[in-house]
Amino acid sequence: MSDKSETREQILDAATNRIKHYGYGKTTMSEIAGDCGMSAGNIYRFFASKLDIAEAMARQFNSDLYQTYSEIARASAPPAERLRKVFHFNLDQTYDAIEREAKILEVAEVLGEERPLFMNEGLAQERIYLCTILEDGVERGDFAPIADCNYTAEMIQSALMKYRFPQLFSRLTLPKLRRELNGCLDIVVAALQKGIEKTPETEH
Amino acid sequence: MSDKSETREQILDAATNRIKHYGYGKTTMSEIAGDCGMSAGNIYRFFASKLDIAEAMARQFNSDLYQTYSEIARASAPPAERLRKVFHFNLDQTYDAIEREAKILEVAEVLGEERPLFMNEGLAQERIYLCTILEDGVERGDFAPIADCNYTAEMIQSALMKYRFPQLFSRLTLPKLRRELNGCLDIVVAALQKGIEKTPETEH
DNA sequence: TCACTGAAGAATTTATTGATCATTCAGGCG
DNA sequence: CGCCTGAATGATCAATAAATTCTTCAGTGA
Repeated sequence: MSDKSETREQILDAATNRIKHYGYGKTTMSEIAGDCGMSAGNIYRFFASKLDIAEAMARQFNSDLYQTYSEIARASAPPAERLRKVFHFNLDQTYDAIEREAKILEVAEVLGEERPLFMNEGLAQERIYLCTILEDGVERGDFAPIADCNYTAEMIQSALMKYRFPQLFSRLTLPKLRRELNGCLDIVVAALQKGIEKTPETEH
Repeated sequence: MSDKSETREQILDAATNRIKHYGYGKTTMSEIAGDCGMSAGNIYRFFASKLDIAEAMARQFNSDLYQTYSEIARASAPPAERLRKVFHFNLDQTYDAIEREAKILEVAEVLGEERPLFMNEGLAQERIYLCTILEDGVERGDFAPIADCNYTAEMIQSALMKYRFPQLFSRLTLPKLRRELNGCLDIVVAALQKGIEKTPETEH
């Protein structure tokens, strides 16, 4: 049992090393298997497909992010500041990772294409932390009352989508991205302080 | 002179018809020329390249949008409502155009790739109308004072970028896109009413 | 001279073929 | 019986050649 999950991790490690260096497309299952001293076929007892290895890689990357999100969400700093921190941390972390290992972008592209639901999963997870911050902000009186925190968090995520996989949506430099993200966050924070009135669907 | 611009228009029309139906890649210069009863070489007296024809197509599409923007900007409805209208109109119009003629998406892709500055041009133009609305909103007292309207307009555009070429950035249906855009606009409007405090660049 | 053609060249696309790869599974080994 | 291998298979990819296509420009006819 522990043996099985140990092997799984070994495969994941070997795959991560190769994929970071050579990219997803240029890494073959038998290379990964070779690194682990096993046959390619055997990998399939631990991962259903090559895509699932990529997904596991991303999951690992995300879980590091979530750990920090959780710390930020629980901190005592003003909620507005924590909100900013979450998104700036995401931007910096993602941008750096892709800058350092350009091949990671390929993993993001492949997953976005082939596993569109996986992205949603991550967004839902992030919203949990955002809700904590929002609720705390309302409680402290920093933010106006919020009818549906999860909905509001979703809209904030929508507005800041562009800064999630920066190199995927634009070709801006990190300073320019930071400037824009900052400006968008100014808008979000102002709105939260004032209170957001939901408008019914507008006419056609 | 009028002769020259007439021929130019004829070429543009022929190209538009073919490209809408067959796509940019599958439309050849000599087909366009054939439709106009001229040789392929002659097109180059009117357009510097095939890409410039695509750009002219997009410019025509945009100028229709701008006309409506201008009308909306000058209308007497509440500024918040006009702001919403601009972005909803853009979303509906772009989504419909691509839905009707799927090949238009290819033109957007090619131009985004090969003529990245062209997109900026359109955004700058749109900002002029946005500024009009913002300034009017401030004057009427609907919006709090704005230090730099053009900057604020740019940040609003950034936050709503996802809804500009909907099918390019996501695969959401029009109702879902509208719902999100509406939610993001709620945030933007609330922020404008309250007043947006610019935050200096945050630490690393 | 001026507007245009059509051939020519460079670049890109398409077609085709061979090789590689992801994935499955019958069978061997402990 | 359960873990693993390695051959088999269909799908995808790479490489090459052939064909198109964009673009230029010398030359033609008015």
